[in-house]
Amino acid sequence: MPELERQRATIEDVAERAGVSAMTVSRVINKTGSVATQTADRVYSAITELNYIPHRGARALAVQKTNTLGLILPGFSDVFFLELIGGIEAALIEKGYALLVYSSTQPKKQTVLNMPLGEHNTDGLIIFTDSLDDVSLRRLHSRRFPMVLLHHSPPEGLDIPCVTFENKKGAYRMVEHMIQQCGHRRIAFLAGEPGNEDSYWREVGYKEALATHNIPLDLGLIGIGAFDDQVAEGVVSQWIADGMEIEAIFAGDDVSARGAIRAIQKAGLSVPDDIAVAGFDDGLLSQYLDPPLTTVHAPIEDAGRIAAEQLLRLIHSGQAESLILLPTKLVIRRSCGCY
Amino acid sequence: MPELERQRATIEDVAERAGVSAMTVSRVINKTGSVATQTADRVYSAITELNYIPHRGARALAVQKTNTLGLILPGFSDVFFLELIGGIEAALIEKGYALLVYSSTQPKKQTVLNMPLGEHNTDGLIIFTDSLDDVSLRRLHSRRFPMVLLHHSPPEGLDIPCVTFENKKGAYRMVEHMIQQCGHRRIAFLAGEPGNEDSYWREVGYKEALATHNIPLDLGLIGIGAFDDQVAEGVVSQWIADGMEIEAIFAGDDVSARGAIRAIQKAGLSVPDDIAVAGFDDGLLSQYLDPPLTTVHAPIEDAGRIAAEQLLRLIHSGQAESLILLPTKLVIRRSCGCY
DNA sequence: ATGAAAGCGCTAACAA
DNA sequence: TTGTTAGCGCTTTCAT
Repeated sequence: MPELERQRATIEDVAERAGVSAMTVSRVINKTGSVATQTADRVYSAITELNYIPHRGARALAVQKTNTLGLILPGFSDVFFLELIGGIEAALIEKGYALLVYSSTQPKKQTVLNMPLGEHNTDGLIIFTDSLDDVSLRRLHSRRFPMVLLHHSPPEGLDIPCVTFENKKGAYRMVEHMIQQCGHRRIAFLAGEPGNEDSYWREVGYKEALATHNIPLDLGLIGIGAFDDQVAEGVVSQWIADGMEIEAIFAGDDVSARGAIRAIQKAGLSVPDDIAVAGFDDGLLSQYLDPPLTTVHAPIEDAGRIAAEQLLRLIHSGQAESLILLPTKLVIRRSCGCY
Repeated sequence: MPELERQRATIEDVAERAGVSAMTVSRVINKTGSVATQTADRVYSAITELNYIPHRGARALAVQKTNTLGLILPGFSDVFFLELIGGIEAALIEKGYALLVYSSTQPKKQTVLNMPLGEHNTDGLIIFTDSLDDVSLRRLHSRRFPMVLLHHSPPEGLDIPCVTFENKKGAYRMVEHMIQQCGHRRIAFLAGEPGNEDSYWREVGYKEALATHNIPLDLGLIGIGAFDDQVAEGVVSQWIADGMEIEAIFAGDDVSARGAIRAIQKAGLSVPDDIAVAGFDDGLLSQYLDPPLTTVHAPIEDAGRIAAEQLLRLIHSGQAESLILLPTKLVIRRSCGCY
């Protein structure tokens, strides 16, 4: 490894070159305190000549403020995140904050010890589902580090604000729609992975809707699609191969709905004529599917925006709503069979 | 604004509590140098009791190394980036690096002065297209800060490594396909915004293919779709309204191809029977379009992976290829009319 | 309008 | 095995 001669200019170098003190340079850069125009000009020249770039980390260390927020994601896999990030940025930019995104594909839960996002480059964090483990959450919280949770309630006893969807209600209404409008009764459910809170509440909504309409719960009709199209396709293919009697499938999310559709079509059956399908989220792709997907619209962009706003409030006033539930609404397209 | 009593434990606090020096704590945390097991235990206890989290910024300042790389994007708008990021992460994770992503939707070109990604939290940067202005690029380069450019050649005289697609060749072959296999001659081109390098070379490929096959170039057939579906839809709608004679449209990217398809269909015409369409990129959505889109497959995930590998090489050995061109290939689906 | 000294939280190099 | 000193690059007092 070659000896990297570090020769990057520091504030001292600039100061020397301009014949002033570091303090003056700092004042010029940050436009704080008054500096003679002449002096300022000399400083500016020195800066360009030396290609000086202020070291934001050192600044942050001194000021304890970064004007940037962080977002932690469990992988960038989904289109979902695009909208989420869009919402967050919309809220931040107007307040003069920047957003740094970190995703950890590797170990599902990231620990605070090897996370490149923290106090040094961030004034607060938005944390999606379970992308950070509870111990880390506790540590951060005990240091009063501002955080907002997205789609995940805080560990026991910690009052970390949380923003999520009205999952139960959305699922309930969708299943009710499938029963009342589309006339289905044998409706299967494709859950996410165990522990996924969104999935949990959607399943509760599903069960309650069945109960309300006097349809006995058949546990054989609940499979784990893991919010993944491959997995969902496998499960549904198996159901079909087993000759299970199914009129419709309510997928816990759009991605698994896509897998379900593919499985049905590969089996030579039709959606929705043979088996109807509905999803949850209303992601970007859903309207392009064939047939277009009936789904529960989740305002993911709003979720991002609101989480960001809450985090900002928390940073500035120390206060935020401890739980915000965002309303969902049904989007009826062709896959559910009543169109 | 409330007085935020900062009471977060520092390495000194931990040291005091454990009855050792800060240095010992540092050794325990980083597993560098030897520490008696007993002492280490006391340190660990102190750490948990105080909810101590090392300040990575301070560490970076001291060590001049972060083990994380940065990616700068011009907005998270496109599905495109999902694959790109996937490729980058794949390459980084196995080397023990993390990725931090920053996107600036606001001012199209970001300046180094207000960029939350830099020497303090990053060992090197991958910069997509023109998301960072030339002046910043020069400054960074003069400080020997490791960078790799994606889809953008460096400013005059700077030898910053660059990774991009074989745009010209891909476009050439697609247009040739449309001429030879699909039998089209009046082929329009939907360019990106002026200055977009990908678009530039794709246009060159388009023109060369026409020339090779003795089709006179009609500048009226070249419109600016801006790699945006709305814009592209507008342009194509106008063409149709004007009664322009068009057999096929080669869109500079998939997004504008989608816009073109919509415009054609809204005009009551058929793709590909009345007007054929082809795109470039082969993004995730392309296969779901109706009709499925014929397009030039660009290995975006590879681009990410290779850019990351180059950056790592640059960081460790100071060397990297100055230009890498990634091969593309045609994906023939139904929108071009020869299926 | 400008500068000096001290400190933000951490670690490298050198003792002991 | 452990501690001391100095310094990473910047900004905050407090002087002048």
